[in-house]
Amino acid sequence: MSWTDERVQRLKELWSQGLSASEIADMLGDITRNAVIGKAHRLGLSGRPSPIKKKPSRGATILALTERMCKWPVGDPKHQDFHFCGKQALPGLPYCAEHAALAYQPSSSSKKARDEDRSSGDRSVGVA
DNA sequence: CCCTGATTCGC
DNA sequence: GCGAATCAGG
Repeated sequence: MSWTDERVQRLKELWSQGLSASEIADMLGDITRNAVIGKAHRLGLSGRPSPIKKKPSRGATILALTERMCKWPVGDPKHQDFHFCGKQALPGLPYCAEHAALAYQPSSSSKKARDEDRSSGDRSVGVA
């Protein structure tokens, strides 16, 4: 599949819209995200106002998150220290693996529930 | 492990 | 020029 003018147009359009390479690749079809990025780079793109919060000097996007960003409030919402985890959120969950584990902890869990049950439930005096 | 974009290397 | 591979990072 060669890059036709239409495809390049679509690429640039979607890219500028903030879509991720994988998304664009998926839309165009028959192409991987690498191809999209590669073409984008050749076109002179790569520096689009993407949802990337930091400035990737080179090599890798420090926070390559767009949609699956971990939305875990860290610090204080009223303090400058307030920031989101930004890590890879689990598919389906708004948090990353770490915070998802924290958020989805098995409630308070009855750690003493069984203890109570045992003392009260086991009262056979010896009827039979 | 998942995903992100960037750069590099082979065809 | 194209695209896979690799790199780098949370």
